[in-house]
Amino acid sequence: MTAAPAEPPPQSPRARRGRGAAGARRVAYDARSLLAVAVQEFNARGYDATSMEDLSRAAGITKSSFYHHVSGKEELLRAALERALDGLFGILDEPASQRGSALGRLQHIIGRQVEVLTTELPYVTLLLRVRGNTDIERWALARRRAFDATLASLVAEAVEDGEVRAGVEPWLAARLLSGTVNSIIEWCRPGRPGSERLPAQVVRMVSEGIVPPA
Amino acid sequence: MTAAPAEPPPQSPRARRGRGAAGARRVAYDARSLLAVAVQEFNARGYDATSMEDLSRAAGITKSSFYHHVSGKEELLRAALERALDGLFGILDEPASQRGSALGRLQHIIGRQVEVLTTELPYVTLLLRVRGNTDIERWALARRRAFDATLASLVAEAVEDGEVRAGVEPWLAARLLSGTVNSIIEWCRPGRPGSERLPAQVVRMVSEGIVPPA
DNA sequence: GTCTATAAGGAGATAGAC
DNA sequence: GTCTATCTCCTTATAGAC
Repeated sequence: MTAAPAEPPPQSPRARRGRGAAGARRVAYDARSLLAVAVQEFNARGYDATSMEDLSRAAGITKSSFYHHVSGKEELLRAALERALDGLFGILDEPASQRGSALGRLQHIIGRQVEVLTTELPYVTLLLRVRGNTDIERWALARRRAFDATLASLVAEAVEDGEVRAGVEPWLAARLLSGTVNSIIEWCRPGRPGSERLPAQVVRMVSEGIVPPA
Repeated sequence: MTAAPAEPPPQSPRARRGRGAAGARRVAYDARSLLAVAVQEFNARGYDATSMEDLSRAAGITKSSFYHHVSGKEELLRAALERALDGLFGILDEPASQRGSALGRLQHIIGRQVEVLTTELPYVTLLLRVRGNTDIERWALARRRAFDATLASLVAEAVEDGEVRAGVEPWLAARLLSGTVNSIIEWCRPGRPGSERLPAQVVRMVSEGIVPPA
């Protein structure tokens, strides 16, 4: 879309001769900062619709220069998906995800999932749009399914323990929970004031719904 | 993916000389049946990742023959998005969407939205994945936003009327509601037994949540 | 209506100068 | 590290025979 770099300087700013089309001054890129640029472009247009030319233009360098830093388009996708999945699975390793009642653990995970979605927004956004066209994408989809399966079994446990309203089908509830939480990426803007209250609000909404108790 | 036609005969079956790679017998295609084939392929791999060669192979004919029936890739997308949006906006014209309490109207629309998502699944799925890369896609996104805005104002009205639990922020609730309903496309399979109960289950889940009243 | 053949352009990726 | 130039393959789309 734009020719200006979309990312702040990754290292110490250093004057450069080259200029982007918008005249922006650029600094030394590394693989990590270019990944951030790439993921933003992938999310803006979709992975398949984004060319390496698009990425290099967004970084303010030529396609060849871009290839000097990264090995290819799919490697960028792999690194981004790995980062998103590491963030999500890290939640399951937390003590609060493993101790206490099933409902309590579920609520903790949901709240933390909202936080991770917020802090790792571009990477998780990319993950949630993967279609399974390549081995990398299928690997990411399989890991996502494993994460969702963990949540589903937790919901089932909460139902068995009678901590959940009667008539809730575990399978359906788990899918709607995941869907609700994941849908945040469609409108979430981390910088927005009050966003630190979002996890608690989401947990309360999925727990109590919107209708006042009779 | 497969060379066999993905759609039942659109008109009276008639023996043909040509065979697909799988040896399947084909019948007369028209623009509507080819649209169904195309949308299925678009959803399987993503619109941008699906080539006209992929589409024609899925229909069991060559690319040139495919072009004899449809004017181009983007025209297929336009027709599909139009069908999805017509289904959604049709809900708002129903009497039950315009009469009664704000909460009642909201619950009716949500239930009907689940139904439309189910009956028009492939078309709505495509709609919900549009990124805004072309004029057609931006038009579809704008119409989607208009639909969501209608729901949001209805939530706000329900909050003003005191029909909704205290502490619910209209803006957030509306987005989570839409996200929950739309997430159904990720796992919904219309033929599955018990799917006719889905609309009511979703309405109850977003209304009452999963935790039993204290 | 379907086919083979092909045009015209864009994609990912590389070579080699500076 | 960045550039220009280029390779090769794949894309959308069309021409014209049958």
